[in-house]
Amino acid sequence: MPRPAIRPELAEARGQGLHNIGEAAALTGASAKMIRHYEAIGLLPKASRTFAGYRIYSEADLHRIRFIKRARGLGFSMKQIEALLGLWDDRHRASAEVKALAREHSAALAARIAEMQAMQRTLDALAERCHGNDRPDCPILDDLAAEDHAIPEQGCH
Amino acid sequence: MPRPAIRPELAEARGQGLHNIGEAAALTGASAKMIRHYEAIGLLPKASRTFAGYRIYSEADLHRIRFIKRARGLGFSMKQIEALLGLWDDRHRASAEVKALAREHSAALAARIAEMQAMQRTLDALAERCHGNDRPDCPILDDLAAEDHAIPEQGCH
DNA sequence: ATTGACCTTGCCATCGTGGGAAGCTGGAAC
DNA sequence: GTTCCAGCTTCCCACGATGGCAAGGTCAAT
Repeated sequence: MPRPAIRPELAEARGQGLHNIGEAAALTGASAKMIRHYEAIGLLPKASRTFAGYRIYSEADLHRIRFIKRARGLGFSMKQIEALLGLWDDRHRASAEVKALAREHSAALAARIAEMQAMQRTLDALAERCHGNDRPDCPILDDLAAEDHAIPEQGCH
Repeated sequence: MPRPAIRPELAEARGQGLHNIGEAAALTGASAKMIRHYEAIGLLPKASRTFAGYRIYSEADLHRIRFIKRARGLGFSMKQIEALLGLWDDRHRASAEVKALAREHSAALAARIAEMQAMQRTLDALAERCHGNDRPDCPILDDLAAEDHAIPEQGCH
């Protein structure tokens, strides 16, 4: 009695151009751990399994994983990627929705960048004023410890 | 027989210019939760307690909390702040050590900023090319889904 | 048959912060 | 005095994205 074809052996699957999770990881650049995680949180559909329980991935699955990986590379959060994938899956999407997501994320990046630049400026201004020798006097610590905290003059020429 | 002065009542402590955790939070801008956390991980010494177990803070304690808060504001990690506090406490520190910490952190900020700027540039370049209308065609999704992933031309005139 | 590489699930850790529960204390109003 | 609420205590859980480890099953090559 032939085994139902729904859960093939691994070798069989491989012969059909399908991949186990290790191959999928190697082919997409995502870790196996992350691929399982994406499935767990619903970014990927539940993977098919071999008879023995190994996950098997089609080219379409790899495609989706790469999509996620690239979106992560652009700094999108999982939640945002979920939305992007939803739009990707939706043939009738309006590109305006995608663009709005992208703009929103870009603005968030800009805000965070500005914060970090402000930190860096302050830090560099303080470091500039610190002798950096073996004596204990240090404007950096002085500033962190200042009672009246006015942000230090940055020589605003 | 007078109660040992080590664990006074709250009212008594307040009369001496000491503060309970709520006041300390209000006076430093840190949350009560965080103040307890800083103590738990050793950035703050174990706070004195009233007879009933309430934490009480001196001006020196508030000073230390503000130091931590400002260092956080500059993006230092807890570990780095631990080091900064160690140097602050050390009368014989060399300012070079502080400066090195600051420079190191500044460099880390710069690296992260550069990453995020690259993301933002890519994102903006893609958004630029997206019509953002109610039609489904969208260069942003096309890029995320591209099989051959060359980063899109950014009109490098 | 054994071995070693790979797969499975599940739990814990990161880092800094917030939320909440359950129980006690302080001070003010009645 | 009693009651009430705000504030304090401790302890546990959550976030987001990722890694690590452990115990056990599977595959393929020797």
